[in-house]
Amino acid sequence: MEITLRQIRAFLAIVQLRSFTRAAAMLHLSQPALTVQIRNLEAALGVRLLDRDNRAVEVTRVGLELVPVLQRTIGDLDAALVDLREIGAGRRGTVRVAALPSFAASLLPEVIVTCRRANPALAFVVRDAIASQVVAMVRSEDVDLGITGGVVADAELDVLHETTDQLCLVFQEAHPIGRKRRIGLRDLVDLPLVLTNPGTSVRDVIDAALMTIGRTPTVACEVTYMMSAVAMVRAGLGVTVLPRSARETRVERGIRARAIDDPAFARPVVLVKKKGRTLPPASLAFRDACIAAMRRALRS
Amino acid sequence: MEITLRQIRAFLAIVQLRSFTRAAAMLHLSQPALTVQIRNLEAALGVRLLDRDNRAVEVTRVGLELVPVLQRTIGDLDAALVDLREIGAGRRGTVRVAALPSFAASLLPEVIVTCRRANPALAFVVRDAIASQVVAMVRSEDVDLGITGGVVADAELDVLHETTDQLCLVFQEAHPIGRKRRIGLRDLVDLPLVLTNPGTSVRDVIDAALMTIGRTPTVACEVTYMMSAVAMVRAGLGVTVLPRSARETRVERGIRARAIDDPAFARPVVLVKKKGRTLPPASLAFRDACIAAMRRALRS
DNA sequence: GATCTCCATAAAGCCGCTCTATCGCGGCGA
DNA sequence: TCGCCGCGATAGAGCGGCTTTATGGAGATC
Repeated sequence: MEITLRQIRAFLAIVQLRSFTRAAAMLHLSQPALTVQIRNLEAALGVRLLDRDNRAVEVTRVGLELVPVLQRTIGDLDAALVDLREIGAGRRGTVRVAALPSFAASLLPEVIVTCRRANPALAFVVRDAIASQVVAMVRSEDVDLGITGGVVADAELDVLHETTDQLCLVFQEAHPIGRKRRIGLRDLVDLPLVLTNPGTSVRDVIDAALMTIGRTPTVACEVTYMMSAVAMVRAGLGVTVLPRSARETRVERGIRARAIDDPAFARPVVLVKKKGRTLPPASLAFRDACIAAMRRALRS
Repeated sequence: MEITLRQIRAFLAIVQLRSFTRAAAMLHLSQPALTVQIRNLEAALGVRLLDRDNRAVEVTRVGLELVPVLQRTIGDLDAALVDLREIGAGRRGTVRVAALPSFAASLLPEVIVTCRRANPALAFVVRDAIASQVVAMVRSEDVDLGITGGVVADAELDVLHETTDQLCLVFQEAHPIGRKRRIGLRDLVDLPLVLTNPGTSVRDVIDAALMTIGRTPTVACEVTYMMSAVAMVRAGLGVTVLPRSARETRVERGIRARAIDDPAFARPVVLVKKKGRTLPPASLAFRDACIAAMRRALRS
């Protein structure tokens, strides 16, 4: 016969209450059930644990040695399982997400605040990186979720949500282009551009868009961070193109941002996870909040 | 649904082997049984623990957190239960015994040596004390077994074995009484006696025996320890009466011991335990060895 | 494209647990 | 001293769940 948790719990209850009858009541069992449980436990262990007669229950010396061990063990186990249920309910746990810097600085903060308001015990790990690294981190399971741009055609990834991020031309307030009614692809030709490095998702979109009309961008300056690009623009070095979601298009003084009215200037944005992996419960709520925020921020 | 040890063991086996099929083989179960076990465990916890598809099993991030906790807990539990089985088999544990000093110095050493030869991991606690204290320690369960003299008529004690210890007259080699063919009760009258204190079992026997012929002992000296009594005898202070089992009657030079040929000079010896209490397994073997030794040493 | 592997599912059978009913025994009150 | 009460043990019936066999389906391999 194998030992079961039920038997152990029964034993501990009887030791605590010094009575089969009372322990049975506490465990919502009949008294004969407990008798059988203890009999089976003793048989399985080959040791008498309780000396019982018609009026009293006493713990054997051997049983007494076992009690603290069992109490500690069962206590640890129960504590771990309670913790786990918390995690399972999404009330605790860590959300790991990789995102392009533009999203890490715009979309994510509000989503995280929303989630933490609902479940203050949640922890978040945000890895901001360029598109290829975001995909790599999702694939290697360093993170559970990834928010990245471009078209993801990876058999190892699931696309949970897909939307587009309109690109904006960012220029000095005084720049003549601000007077045009609409800004199109051809307006960018020959305009000195401050661009992010090749390989970033925005740069890829721009290069591809200009390629469709047989042109290449006129690069005034290449920078790594959008923040730097904006500073260049403000200094009068040229204009730049940034995603509408980017925080930099909103908070900077002396510059303006206008959507580029061309379907090619919409950057795909996807929320991805690794195919075949279950999201931790905490990440489920985060995912939903992300999708909601993406709808709100990028479609409006 | 309640969590069971079987489910936990199944989970750990699958995690270890990364395969339901192989884990099933290891646990001597069919593979569907494991599938159901894991399904029930996950349902009970409300968390997905294993990501499994048609070719691979991966532990969920949540499951991975649980693994070390479960391993430690189950390991502790199993270790405790293995220990307990050792104790149950009488291979480990502590034997607690109270005994009159005469037995603690004569009978017990050989019994303990015998037991330890069979099970070297056994530990022994010997409390040597006078009869009333031996009984008290058994009643209060300070010890599991007691070896004492006199008649025990205590409803709270079980007599496991009963025998008698012949009393001997101990005298100087040159003492005239050594020339008698047999030594009887009346030979003790008027003989200066070195006696142990009133209340000890041997003294009680002597007093009671002389009382039957209306006499009281002629006390040359009262001592506490038998060893002292023997020393007094050797110094020529008188003769003394010691149980035949006592070590002192054998090892001392210059003195002799002769049985007293009178039924009153047989001290009852009993092996007792507390009624209603189960002896620890280790004590069972000890009890049997004691009984065997008592037969050998006292009846022969 | 056939086969093999591996996990999931379905249905049946069996084992064990629990429950109700009852007994036995010791304590306690009248 | 007798009878009641309390408590644990036992017996037998019923039910639930676990396990097993058989089978399905999807992906990998050759």
